[in-house]
Amino acid sequence: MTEPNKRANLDLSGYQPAAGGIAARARASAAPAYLSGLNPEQREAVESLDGPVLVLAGAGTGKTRVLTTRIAHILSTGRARPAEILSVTFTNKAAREMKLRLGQMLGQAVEGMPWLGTFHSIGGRILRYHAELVQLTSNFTVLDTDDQIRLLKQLLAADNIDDKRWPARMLAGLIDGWKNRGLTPSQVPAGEAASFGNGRGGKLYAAYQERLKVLNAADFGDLLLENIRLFREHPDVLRQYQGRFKFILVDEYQDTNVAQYLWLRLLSQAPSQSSLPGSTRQSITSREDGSPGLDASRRPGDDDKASGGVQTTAPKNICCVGDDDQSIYGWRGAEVDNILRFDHDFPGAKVIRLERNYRSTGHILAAASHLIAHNEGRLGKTLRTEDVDGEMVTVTGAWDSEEEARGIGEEIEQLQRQGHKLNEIAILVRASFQMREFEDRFVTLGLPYRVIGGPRFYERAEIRDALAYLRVINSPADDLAFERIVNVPKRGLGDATVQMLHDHARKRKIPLFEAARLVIDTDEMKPKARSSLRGLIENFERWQVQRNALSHTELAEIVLDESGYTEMWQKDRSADAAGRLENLKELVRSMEEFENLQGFLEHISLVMDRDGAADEDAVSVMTLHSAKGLEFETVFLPGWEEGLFPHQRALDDQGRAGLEEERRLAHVGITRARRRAKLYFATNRRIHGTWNTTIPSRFLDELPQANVEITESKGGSGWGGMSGYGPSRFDNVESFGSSYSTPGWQRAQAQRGKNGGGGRSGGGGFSESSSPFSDRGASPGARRAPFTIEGELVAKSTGAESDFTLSDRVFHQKFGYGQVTKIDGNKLTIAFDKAGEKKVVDSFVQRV
DNA sequence: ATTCGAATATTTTTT
DNA sequence: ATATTCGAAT
Repeated sequence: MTEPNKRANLDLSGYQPAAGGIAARARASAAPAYLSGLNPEQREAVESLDGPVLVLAGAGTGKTRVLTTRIAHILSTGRARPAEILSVTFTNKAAREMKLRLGQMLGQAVEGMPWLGTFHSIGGRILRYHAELVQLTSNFTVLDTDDQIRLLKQLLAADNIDDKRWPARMLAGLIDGWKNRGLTPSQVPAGEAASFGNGRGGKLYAAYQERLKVLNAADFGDLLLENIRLFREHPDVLRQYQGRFKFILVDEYQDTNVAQYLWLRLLSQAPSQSSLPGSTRQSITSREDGSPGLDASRRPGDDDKASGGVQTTAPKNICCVGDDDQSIYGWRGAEVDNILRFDHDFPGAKVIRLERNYRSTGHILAAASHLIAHNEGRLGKTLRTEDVDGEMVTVTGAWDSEEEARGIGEEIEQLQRQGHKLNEIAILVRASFQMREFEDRFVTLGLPYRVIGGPRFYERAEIRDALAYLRVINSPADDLAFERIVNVPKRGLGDATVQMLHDHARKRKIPLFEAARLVIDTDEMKPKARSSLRGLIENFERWQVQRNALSHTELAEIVLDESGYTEMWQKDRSADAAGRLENLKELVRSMEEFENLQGFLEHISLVMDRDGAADEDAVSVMTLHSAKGLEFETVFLPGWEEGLFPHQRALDDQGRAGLEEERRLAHVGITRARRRAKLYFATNRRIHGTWNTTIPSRFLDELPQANVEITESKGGSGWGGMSGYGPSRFDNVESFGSSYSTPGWQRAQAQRGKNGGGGRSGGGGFSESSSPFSDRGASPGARRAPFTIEGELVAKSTGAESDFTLSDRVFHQKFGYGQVTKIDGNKLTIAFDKAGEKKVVDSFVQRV
């Protein structure tokens, strides 16, 4: 749907702020065209430009339209220029959509809003401008989850912590959580910090942050947390941004976490003049100093009365749009409280409710509303529609998950025969393992389908490997990247070598790459391994030079070729090797979108999402979470069983709050449907390989009978009753199609490979990823010469003079005792008593 | 150092 | 049931 030449639409270069005349005309006479067609609430949300505004926009009430129109309104009334509007979304998809619709609305009016993007991309962008102030350089690497965990593993190993008992994953989760709550290592409540690794959790977090600085890297959480730290420690920088952003718009406000809230809050204050230089800092930090308890950190707004009141500056024109009933990311730190307490956090806020739904028919809307009404702790909205009642929501029971898939497959075929588009049909599941059954079924039926949100393109091993090569070229200090590819393809550089490099690097406090460069001039390694390592280092040094002469895409091709990486897959006989090669090509192709290697690497981890070409007519299969914001004519919602939906784990971990979030998820699911919502439950489901008998979800009981129809329930009486669903009701398994020949995992795999990896137009391909910014040339990151780091490091490592002196008696782990005969910087030549004369690096020997 | 095999954990959701 | 991870064997 959203295809190529959007770039043209978005290239809004020649924009000039509208002259006052237009604004005046807009106010005086007929409203501008973009305002017509809005209902009164929407229009109020668009036109209330001054002061804080919270727009409670229920599902399908035109949220995006309001946001984009509001921006258009700000621009065309001349209240601000594009670069003065900060507009944050939660996902790249949402950001892209807003850009697209803005472009359509304004014609070619505006050169891309530079500050329209996700929290993370904007945070990262600001961070790159001021990287030095947070102990980074502007070409810092953004670590993904995988890098993060590998790094933590190393730290655990260094601390002799059993990573069986204390998995790195768990620590990563904890650290993530802390960062989501805006807590730096020193601010983590003592009790929580001690809960990991025999009380060493806090120390590990601190060590991790330190390592990140050394690696010149930031993880996702840092993009915000370090931003907050930057603003707090450098009020002048904060003021600069406060002054710049005349208007702030936030999408999906219910999904913001504490860190995002703090960030927004800092930015949303009017730039404080000289009167209160440290005020922002104090007002925010006072809380953490005061009470590090759980409650304090969970409720950032609590102290606002005290310190926020002291604040003399009025909050700026911030407009948050969200729906508390669609908050489904609590598990990852989102605070529904943020939206529930908005008027407390932003005094004098105007709250506007959008309750008119333009999407769904009466029955669907009624069912969804009735369901969500079971939640406490919501602001409460009453969605209404002027549409017809339409078809009732259906609930269908199946004997097991296979039958469920069969039944849905059949219904889809029937819809197809009736002329419905497959593109207008979606299957929304609670957990991704449910998708397999449908894929299996659709493969046998030959029904085109598209899986949305599976493993991401950049998470594929071959992509990560290729990126690692480029990362090392870009930033030789990137140890994680270096370690990833030292021995990929196999070069005979195994654990022993890596371990040795690590020891050396740690002792000298230099990156692995640098350590390797030194070691290859010594006799530290066996000749074979050494020449192999030397070859690799020389390759990298050559590529680093070539980088200046070649385009980044050419460079990538050369690197993949000369490193032997491509060859490795060409020789690989396994089934998916071809797909991987195809992916690599795709990667190179995608690089063309970026100005240079630097820019590519900067955005790749943030932007590389995939929403494959949607031109093929196919059923969409995805999780409920990834369905948020989408809509379909027909929505199938399988798996409404206790334990799966609501998910057991949500219940166990979060209790009542978890249940409410699950219910919101159910609400999101139903409200995706325009005309048909079809719920299913299976009496038997296979979980972890074993069959379990399940009971229907309590959510089914919470649906209003008047809008729901039970189907396929031959003789089924028990609707609405607690225990209405005995297995006996489903004895007649033949109700669905009979010829189910198990298609087998292989087939599904093959199909998946074809769809995903094979570069087909199916689901898996890498999208024409557009950068969230079209910062041609103007990019702050591109400004810095890429070699700064290298220069520093080289200087550091070669400049250090060894503190050994000639004829020192020394001991070496491998070669035994010997005497120093020559000193060259930090490289020593030593006559060993047994091993003869060897060159070694000084950090490997000790004086005796 | 690499490969193969067994044991083990993993499965909610994602920027 | 599957994928990943760890350990032992070659």
